[in-house]
Amino acid sequence: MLTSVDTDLIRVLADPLRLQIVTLLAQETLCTTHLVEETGAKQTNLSNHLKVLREAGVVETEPCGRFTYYRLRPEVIETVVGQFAALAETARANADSKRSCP
Amino acid sequence: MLTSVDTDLIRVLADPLRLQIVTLLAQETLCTTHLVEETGAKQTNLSNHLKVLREAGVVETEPCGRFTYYRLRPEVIETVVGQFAALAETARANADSKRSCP
DNA sequence: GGCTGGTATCAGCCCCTGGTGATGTGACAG
DNA sequence: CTGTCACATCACCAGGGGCTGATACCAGCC
Repeated sequence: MLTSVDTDLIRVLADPLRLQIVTLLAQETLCTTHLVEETGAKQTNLSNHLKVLREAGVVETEPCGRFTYYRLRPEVIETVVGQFAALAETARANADSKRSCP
Repeated sequence: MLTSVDTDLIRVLADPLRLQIVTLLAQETLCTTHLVEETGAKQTNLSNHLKVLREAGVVETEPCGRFTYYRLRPEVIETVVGQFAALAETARANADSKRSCP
């Protein structure tokens, strides 16, 4: 398969709350308390999603005393952009390819 | 929220089989029979996923006698690319923004 | 018309995953 | 040292979505 997209990474991003977290972190590095305020979600719930994002390499943690800052890693998002862009380009290039009926 | 990503669209693409379908359709317009051969999935299962992709506007159908051709719509993929690219750009621009501890 | 092959729809099962409460841990303040 | 706050982990439950078998539908062929 020429062009492939990392399904696991997309799955991580394909959750409303996680996408909201990512969008917030794209604007500012925040700690869990801020995210609780911004999203209105329970701390436990956020911690679970942050764990998923952390294990997927989407965010980095930076301890600051009792607080834990979360920072988005733009490279990961750019990876997704690159994969989908390649996919779209392939689709454009092969727009007229059609396999004949069997 | 300045930059937002269409969660529903990402969710549709965040399935291994659907992503495989999209990747195959990016290279060639195919009908269901071809997809059954390529993916090894059951026809019913594929039909379900194709319905999801159709309702999300990711693919178009083109009847051809008894066959139904599926064609990928590159615009939709490019929409995803644009949204994630904007997100990545925002993250780059605000890489040093950090909200102070409460 | 009857039959066959290509697709779509329906109903059901089952597993996965997101949400939540209780609890553990570690760091600061007093 | 003790209490409090920030955060993580665990255990559990409920809902949704993916997979499947049965079935309906439609187009061409005999």
